[in-house]
Order: sequence, then structure tokens, then C-alpha cells
Amino acid sequence: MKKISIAIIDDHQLFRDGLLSLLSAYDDDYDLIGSFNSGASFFEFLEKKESPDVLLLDLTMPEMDGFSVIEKIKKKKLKLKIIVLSMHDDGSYILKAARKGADGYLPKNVDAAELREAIFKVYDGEKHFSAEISSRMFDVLSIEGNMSSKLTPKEKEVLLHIAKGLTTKEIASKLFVSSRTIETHRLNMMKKLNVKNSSELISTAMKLRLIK
Amino acid sequence: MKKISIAIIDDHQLFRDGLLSLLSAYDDDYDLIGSFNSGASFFEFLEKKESPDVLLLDLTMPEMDGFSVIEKIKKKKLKLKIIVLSMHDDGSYILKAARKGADGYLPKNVDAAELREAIFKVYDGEKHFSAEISSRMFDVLSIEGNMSSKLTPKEKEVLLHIAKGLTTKEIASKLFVSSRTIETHRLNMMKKLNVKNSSELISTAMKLRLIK
DNA sequence: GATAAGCTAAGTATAAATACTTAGAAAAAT
DNA sequence: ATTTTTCTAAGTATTTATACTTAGCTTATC
Repeated sequence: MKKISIAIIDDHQLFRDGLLSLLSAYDDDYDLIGSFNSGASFFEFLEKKESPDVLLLDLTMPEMDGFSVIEKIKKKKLKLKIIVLSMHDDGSYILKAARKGADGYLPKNVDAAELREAIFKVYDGEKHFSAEISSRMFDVLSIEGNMSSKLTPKEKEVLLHIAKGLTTKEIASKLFVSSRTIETHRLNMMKKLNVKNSSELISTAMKLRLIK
Repeated sequence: MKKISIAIIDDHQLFRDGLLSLLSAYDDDYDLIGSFNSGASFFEFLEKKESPDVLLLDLTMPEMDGFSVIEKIKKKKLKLKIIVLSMHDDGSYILKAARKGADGYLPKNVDAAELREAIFKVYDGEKHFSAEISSRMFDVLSIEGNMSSKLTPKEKEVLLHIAKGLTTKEIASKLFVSSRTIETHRLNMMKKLNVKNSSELISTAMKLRLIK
């Protein structure tokens, strides 16, 4: 049987080393072709060498984050499977990865056997999102499901000011527009997120990471 | 020179393996006496064997989390240094660890040299919080500094309902008290957190992880 | 050039929140 | 047993937010 070729992208050594160790438990099944500390160095590598079958990818990295790496892979129409291996068991992160086209998502507490299962599954064209992961995605989806569309830049700007405790009037004078405009923005956001008032707007927005 | 004895507590294999790999870079300096997947198994080990000099500890674990491990160590008055090695670069986590008595805090992107430096520093009785870490702590402290005291259980209950979008009247009837009582709770919280209105109350509370 | 999306703004009425304070009863802590 | 904290509640005036709509103008997008 052909070995599955694997690459790792992660900015921290600890994680890369840990993954290497997990992979080595089933050494005969894999062919590790590279371990990279950034998306850039991975794409550099691809210019000379062949693409791996499966990419193990961290999300939070400086400069080019995991999401951008997925985007670039899809843009280049590379035929490799992507497993996101992230420290964030946060629903919105997982969902975003899935939307961008990740084939699997593993939380931090993987063991060698679970990792192996995921790799084989995505290599065979299946998706791998664990039950726990799926339920978290579901939480966010249930909020988003009621969200008719994304917030516009101006709306986000207003949202930030609301979170800071500014009143409608204060925000209006800060942005040089009428109070009614700010009210409209706020009310539009409340409709989009399907919430009843400003307090729920803030808490829902923070859950969805529209503000941090 | 005597080797520094080290133990690791982390629930995920990937992390433990990664740490082992990082430690092996300066193999001669350390004496790894144990690697544990839970606080319980570490304390079990301590009943028979001697305590390590330095403990590398993860925060987020099932059952007994890292904070509880620190507490138990302090209660038992064990003389070992604790370095928290966490995936959370979140100010409130770091601060909580420091308050409980952690001697150092390292973010996820440690390399072997940084880890070594931290281990030697805490072994010598110093504290090790990197500049980045310290600044995050400072962010939370600056909010907390203006917080006269903690929220009471009832206040937290009211806070949750506010975050869900309930009005004062709705919360009052839900908790079988007068609207004025709920108002008092809300206003007291606003004073404690030094915020101007409900929106800022929610955003600040979420930053401080008073609600999730 | 047409279509869609985003930003701007307003009318009118009602509901809710906020600013300021004070204070008694109950529960918890010491 | 006493002190402290928490929970409860209210008065009055003012400010802010919300409900429900409509709509012109500007800026992208195709």
C-alpha cells in the first residue's frame, strides 16, 4: 500500500514536535514530506516539490493564518486534503475552517489513533469532524441561521462603539452623522442577528467573534 | 551541577510529546521524572516518589483543571516551582494562574531555549512572565483595578439574563422580585465594573469572562 | 447601464434605562 | 453574638432605546 504523504504547518515547535511524535506511532502508514513553521515556507516548498496528500494545519499563526493558507490552497486548486488541528475548540473557528474547505478538524486532545483515523478518512474523501466538534459548530450555526446577512463595515464600527458604552448620540457626533443613522445601523444589526436589544446584540456579537 | 527534576501534567499526548521533544534539546540539564495526563495521576505519583523541582502544567484539562492543581500544591505546601504552559494567551487566564501562585507562564509558541530560560529562572526563585504575557495581564488588571469588588451570585444571575436580551421587567418576573430590585442589581454591577450602560456592562463582563 | 448593497435620515409613539439616593430585612461570615 | 455582605425595594426626573416604516443618495458589482 502506498504511504500517505503528509505535511505539517505550525508556527510553534512544540506542536510540530508533538505531531511528529504522534505520527511516528504509525510510522509505516505515513510519509512525512515536510514540517513548516509558516504558510509561506510551505508554498515555497511546493514550487519545487510535489504536494502532500494530507496537510495538518494550525489556525493561529502570525502573518498568514491557517484560514489564509486554506484559501490559497483552494485558489491554486491543489488536490490535497486539509485537517485543521487547532487549539481553539471554539465553534466559530471550526465553522469558519469548514466553510473555507477544511476536510477535518481535530481538537487539541488528539491521540495517535484518532489522528490516524482522521487522516485515513479525509484521504478517502470523507470529512472528519468529531461529535464534540460538530456540536460546537451547531451552536454557532443556530445563531447564524437566524442571521440574514453579514454586518457591513460601518455597522461593525458602530457595534464597537456600542460595546464601549457610547450612547447613540455620542456615536453620532463621533462619526459626524445623525443620531437616526446610528439608530438605523443598530436596529439593522439587531434584525440581522435576531436579537431583542443592545445587550443581547453585544453578547451575541462577542459569541460570534464579530467583536473581541 | 545537579540536574533539575521536571514533571509534566497535560491531558493531551500531543502536547506532552512536544514538551518532551523541547526538553530533550537540553537533555543534560534536566531530569524528567514523570509525564502525567491528569492532576490525579500526578498526586498519586507523589505519594510514593519525591516531588520534582519544576512542574510544567497545562491549564485546560477535564476533571481537575490546572488551577485546581496549583491550589492543591499550595495547600500541601509542596516546594516545587510551577510553570503554566497554556494555549490561552488570554489575560484573565494568565492573571488567575499568577494569583493562584504560578511562578511562570509560557504561551504556546515556546521554543526549547525559551523554555530552558524559564525553567532556570523559576528554579532560582525568580518569576517568568514574558513581556507579551505581562502586557495581557496588564489589560485585564486595568479593568479589574476599577472594579471595587466581585459580583455576587444574584448579580451574576441577573447579568446572564441581561446578556440574553431580557428586559428589567422580564427578569423581575422570572426571579419573582420587583423591577426595581433588578435595576439595583444592574446599577450596582455597572458601578462595580465602572461602566456607563448595559452594553458596556456586557462587553466588559465577557472580557473578564464573568459570562461566556 | 443596470442591479444590488450600503449609507444616510426621519416620523411618531411607547417602553426602557439611567442618574442620583436611601434603607430595611435576610443571610453569611467572623 | 456582632459585623458585614447580600438581597430586597422605592422616588422622581431625564435620557435613551425600541417598534415599525419608508426612502433618497452613493458606491460596488456585473
